[in-house]
Amino acid sequence: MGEPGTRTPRERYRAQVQEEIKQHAWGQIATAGASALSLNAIAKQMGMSGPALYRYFTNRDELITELVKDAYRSLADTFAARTAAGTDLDGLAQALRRWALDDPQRYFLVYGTPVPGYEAPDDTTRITTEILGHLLEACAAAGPRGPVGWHGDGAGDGPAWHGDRAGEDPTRPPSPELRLALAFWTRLHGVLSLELAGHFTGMAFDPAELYADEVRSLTAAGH
Amino acid sequence: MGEPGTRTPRERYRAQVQEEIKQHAWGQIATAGASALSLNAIAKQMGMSGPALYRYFTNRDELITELVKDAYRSLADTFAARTAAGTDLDGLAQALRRWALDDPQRYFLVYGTPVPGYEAPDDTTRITTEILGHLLEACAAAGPRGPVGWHGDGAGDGPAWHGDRAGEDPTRPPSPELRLALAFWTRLHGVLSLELAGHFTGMAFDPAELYADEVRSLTAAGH
DNA sequence: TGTACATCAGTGAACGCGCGTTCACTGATGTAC
DNA sequence: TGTACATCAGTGAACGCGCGTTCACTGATGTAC
Repeated sequence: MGEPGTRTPRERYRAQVQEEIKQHAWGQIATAGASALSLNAIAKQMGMSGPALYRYFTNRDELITELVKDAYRSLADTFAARTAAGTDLDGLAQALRRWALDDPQRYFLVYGTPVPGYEAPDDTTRITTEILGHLLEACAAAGPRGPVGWHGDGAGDGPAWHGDRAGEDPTRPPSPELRLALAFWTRLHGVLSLELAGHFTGMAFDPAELYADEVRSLTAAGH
Repeated sequence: MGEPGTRTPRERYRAQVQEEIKQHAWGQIATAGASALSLNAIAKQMGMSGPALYRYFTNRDELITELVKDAYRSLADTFAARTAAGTDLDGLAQALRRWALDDPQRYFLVYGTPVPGYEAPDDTTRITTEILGHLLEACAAAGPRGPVGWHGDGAGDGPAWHGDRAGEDPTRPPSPELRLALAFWTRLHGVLSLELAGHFTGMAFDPAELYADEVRSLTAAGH
């Protein structure tokens, strides 16, 4: 970001320490969850005094917001690389799974239990929109067919989508692309979040197979 | 629990206060999340001193465990009542949705981001098994057909389920009932958790319709 | 190249706070005879 | 029915702790002339 030519040593050092703080923050989140994240503890791990961190983040909330943004950014980049390479929905699904398994706490930080008071800044919302954009692109490329078992699989039969949400405009039923994207999102998140939360432990089956089946359910023709 | 005839006034009072503590605990969870739950704060709300609560729960962890158990118990009872009444999968799905919307924080307490260190006691595991049992029963009644789009929809074609998990025995591919139950669980959880976490806000569609479509995807014939 | 000044990373002391939990205690409620 | 004792709910003081955050400061690094 910014032209790297004008980057002074101080700026580079600054960015480096900032990165190290985040790294320790992730470590803490992995150990005890996001709610247990403590600036003082991070400072101690880095061999610094607590107040030193305030040179890099104005407060605890800003650090967490930054972590959330980084997490979304990383997923957005993953999706962007895949769609740029012309990958289909299946490839996107595999990328998502790898991204989730790679760092479960990162996954939960963005898709897990929300903090009751927290409102995502515009910054973050823009990235989530980008992620959805990549997904929609892949969905459009997957063909006009919606996910199996959905009403109105071909034409507009069955009960209509009201979409009376947010009251802004009496919205049309969502496009086939959006419907497919939503199925992709919810079905895969359903498997991933339960798997990562450990709800499948003790049940003798391979979650990867379940995931693969759910991916197949999206693109398989309805016969 | 226990014969109510032998219940002394003291015991009744005790149970009553215990219930009131839990009620305030839920209120706190709803306001600031489970990690912010504080015994001292609860005591203050009830007009008692902090240490008084230790007459009713040995420590903070026990209180939370009790809340988790109550949450599971409540879902188990809901399912039990439905299946006893001979409801089909669709009815179970509606009950689940109502249960979730009725108290989102309760939903997240059991199906949300897990606390890294926490291990559920046997007590709790037994209830989750019961819940799965009710679901499996309804799945068996729904007929031998698995969810749409799954491989091996009829016979055992396609890639096999390895189930090499837990290494205890080279498990067979899961039964059609289990496969249907898993689809029920993951697909509906996928919609519910994203909806309750607010990930659909701003997208002009009705989550209830999405949910209904996902329910339909489970029982609709694959043609 | 050398000097004077500005910038800024990091320190250490201090703040007020609320937390979980213990302990010795008071006082009311229940039980036994 | 009345008295002696046991049970137990709740109090208040105290413990040590770690938290986020502020403030005035030192000392090193960079900049201007």
